[in-house]
Amino acid sequence: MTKRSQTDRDLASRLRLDIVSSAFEPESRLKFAELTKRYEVGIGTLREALTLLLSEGFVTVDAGKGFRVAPVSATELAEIIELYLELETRALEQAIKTGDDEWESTIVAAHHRLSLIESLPWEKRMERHEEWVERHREFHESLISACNSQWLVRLRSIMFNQLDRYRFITKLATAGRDQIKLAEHLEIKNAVLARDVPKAKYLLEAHIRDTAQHAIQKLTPKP
Amino acid sequence: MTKRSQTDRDLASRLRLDIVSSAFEPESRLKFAELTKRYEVGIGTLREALTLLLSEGFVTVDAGKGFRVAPVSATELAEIIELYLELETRALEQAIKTGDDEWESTIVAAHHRLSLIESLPWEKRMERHEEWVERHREFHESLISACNSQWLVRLRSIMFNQLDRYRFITKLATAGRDQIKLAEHLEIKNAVLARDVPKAKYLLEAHIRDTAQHAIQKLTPKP
DNA sequence: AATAAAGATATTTTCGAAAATAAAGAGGTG
DNA sequence: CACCTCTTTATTTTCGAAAATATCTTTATT
Repeated sequence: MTKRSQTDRDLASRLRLDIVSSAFEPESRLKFAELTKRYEVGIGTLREALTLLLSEGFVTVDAGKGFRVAPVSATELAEIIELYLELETRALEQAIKTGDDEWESTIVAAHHRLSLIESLPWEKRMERHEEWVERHREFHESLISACNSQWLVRLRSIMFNQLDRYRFITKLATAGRDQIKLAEHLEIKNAVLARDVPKAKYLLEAHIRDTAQHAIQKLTPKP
Repeated sequence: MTKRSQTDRDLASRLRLDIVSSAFEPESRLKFAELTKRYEVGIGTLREALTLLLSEGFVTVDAGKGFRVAPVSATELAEIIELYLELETRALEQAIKTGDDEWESTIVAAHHRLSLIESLPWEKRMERHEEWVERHREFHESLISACNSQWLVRLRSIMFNQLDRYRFITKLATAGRDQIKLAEHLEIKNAVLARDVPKAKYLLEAHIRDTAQHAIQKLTPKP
């Protein structure tokens, strides 16, 4: 609920980022000997960060056999999508009902920052992909920032982070689709600011399902 | 996802139990000096367990100032209830649709074990309250055990555990209500076995809201 | 050659000492 | 007496050595 120790938070974040961006292969072992060198921290600190990632579903652990990177699969993605959609649309509905002027401005600002990157030509856009990830997260967070249920925000956040892994998989497949994404984000922003709950929900759902569809295709073994 | 280290799991469970049962006051500090004595484990081990409880929302942490027991409040309970209901009914619906014979027998068995305790006279029932908590959990888990979404089960589980804290608050207020609970659990079991999704959902929702209502009254400051 | 036992190696897990940080107390100054 | 500064105490956080556990290798046995 409150803030986590600084170094630890950073370590967990760095680890999470490395897992999301496939620096470690799914299901590969995470040995302390290697990790302590890579991140220049002690075993205990690492263990703590891994415990956090365990609860977020990024790693698994077998007693006595250590930690592994959690696997990815099309079926798991399907689970994540369904839950994420439910949580995100719920949070969005609440936010639309209770959001004030400041909430609106946060959305406008976050959307602007996101669209600046999404308008770039593909190469430039790819160069700044990490930044895009961050701004994309901020945009979606801004939409629901007026949601008054801390727990809803929290659970949604877990699923959003999980989706990051699958978004990374489709990273390269989005070449021609940037303009579509740009348009979708704009439409969602407008529907939310117009306080049109059904429309906002509908657009958001389509937006998310579309992205997911590409990841599922990549993950499903071809004949 | 996979199994956590044995000693750690136990430590986290013991700590969780002590928080749920108010052995530690909400918002009170959890000092390592005391905890190492109480649980007879090293600091690192404790830290790991607390990190797990942090992610489950049972403790909070301020960088440099250590861990505290998470607070309880009527508004938080309201959040938890709404989310738990959504997740539990979703999981239940899936389970009813995909559950097989074995799933049914697990439910029958779990319900039987639960009803044996709930049929006891109040004093006997209270003596075995910890056992009741366990059997109650097992019953509810059996209902959704055929749900095929691991993530749904997982998130539901987090919220169920959170509710444990609030169930404890109403523990003493349930004096005359044991027979009602017994009847409710029976009705839910029957609806589920009859594969009547709407009825099962309805009964489950009423059952949960009822329990929650008592906790909310206890938590709302009186004039 | 397959299996088992024993030994050697690799890895995780636990622990408490040392470093870093925050909180409390003591002493001085306007 | 309030307010700042320094010192002391209390507490958290980090770290790596030691214990426990798992894995691999070798050797012996049928």
